[in-house]
Amino acid sequence: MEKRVRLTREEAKARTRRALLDAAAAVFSEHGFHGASIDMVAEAAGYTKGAVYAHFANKDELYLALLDEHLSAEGPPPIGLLEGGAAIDAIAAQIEETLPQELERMRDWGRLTYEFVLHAMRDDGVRARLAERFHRACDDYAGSLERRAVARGESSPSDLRQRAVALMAFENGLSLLGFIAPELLEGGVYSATLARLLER
Amino acid sequence: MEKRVRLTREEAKARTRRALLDAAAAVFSEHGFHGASIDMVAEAAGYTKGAVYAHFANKDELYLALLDEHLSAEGPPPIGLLEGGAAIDAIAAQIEETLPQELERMRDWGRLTYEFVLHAMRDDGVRARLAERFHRACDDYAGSLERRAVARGESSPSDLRQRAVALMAFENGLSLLGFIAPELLEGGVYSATLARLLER
DNA sequence: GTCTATAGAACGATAGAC
DNA sequence: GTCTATCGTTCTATAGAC
Repeated sequence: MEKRVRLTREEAKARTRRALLDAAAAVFSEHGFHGASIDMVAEAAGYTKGAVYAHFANKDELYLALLDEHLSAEGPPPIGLLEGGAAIDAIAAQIEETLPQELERMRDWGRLTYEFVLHAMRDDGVRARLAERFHRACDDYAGSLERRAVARGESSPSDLRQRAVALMAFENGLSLLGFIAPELLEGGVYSATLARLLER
Repeated sequence: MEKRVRLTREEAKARTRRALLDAAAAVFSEHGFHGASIDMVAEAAGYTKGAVYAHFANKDELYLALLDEHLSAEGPPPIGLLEGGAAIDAIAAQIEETLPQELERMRDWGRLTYEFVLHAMRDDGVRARLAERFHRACDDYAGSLERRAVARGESSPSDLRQRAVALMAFENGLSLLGFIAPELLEGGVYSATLARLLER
């Protein structure tokens, strides 16, 4: 028998939100952004539409909440590695080793990403909300690069933001290539390019 | 009165193909890949479905033919500039100047691209056909880099292909960022990163 | 009693079937 | 071209926490 403690309102609300986000992750990943309906998400979480709209303004914001979790939870692969100030070679080795699994794991998310980018290209309001996330991701990269410089006892490069954008662009593009023509990624492109982009 | 010369069969065929491709470009760009139908393309060109299928195996191949024209006609911006062996600074200046118009001009094509990538992610046959184009584009890049080295009287770098892939990935990613958050591209990211990627 | 999270009916838009 | 099903969103009623 489970110990059933009565939940306070806030606890219940948080629990519902979690359930909705988990359900949304599963349903979106299976049916895509366009193919998934709010009803399906609600039902998968054991609620109804009303619950979804009590927690998220609309379908777009539901996806964006998912994206936020994705960005803050894992971040793109190298971001954590950078901060420690490890040598580029060490980072490169680590990256090359985990790249295939990383790409595989990203397939579902990649589909969602492109669907939503497409959606955002047609609606300027959505585009702006997604742009906020890009800016935040860029800040995270810049922060990582800065902390890396500190950890290595170097002065942080003056073109931090430029490098952050370049890294973001490169990773986005590389994941696209990886989905379509993964052979192109063999031979250490990722690590070699990372080295060039980090070079002082 | 127009001088109406009788066309040979081959000329007529080529003219029809041209008309179909032009129509496809217009219709795809207006309705997207998914939203456009073969009927719409045929009608816009003044033919019927039969004409389309006489020239292209299916909708996918019709798009791929468009992509082929796109790749060989213009190629990505810097590819022509690279070959002359101009200094990076000169290339950079040229690129930065034309970047905004370039991005604007690419909006329609970008939408088509992402739609087709998405489509390719779901169908492995299509994915493979698209991958062929990626490989060819990569070869073009590598060729450009090689000719650049020759023009500059340098020995061509040993990691030509790596650099070619890196350039492709970077440009793909940058165009995605440009669609969603163009502000991120201000401040010379493109040229500065190009310089880093070309560096010996 | 008050407030709010959720259920579920209602509405307008849109796409697909026929 | 019409009809139907479906979906995103809005609105209202209600049950339960405070």
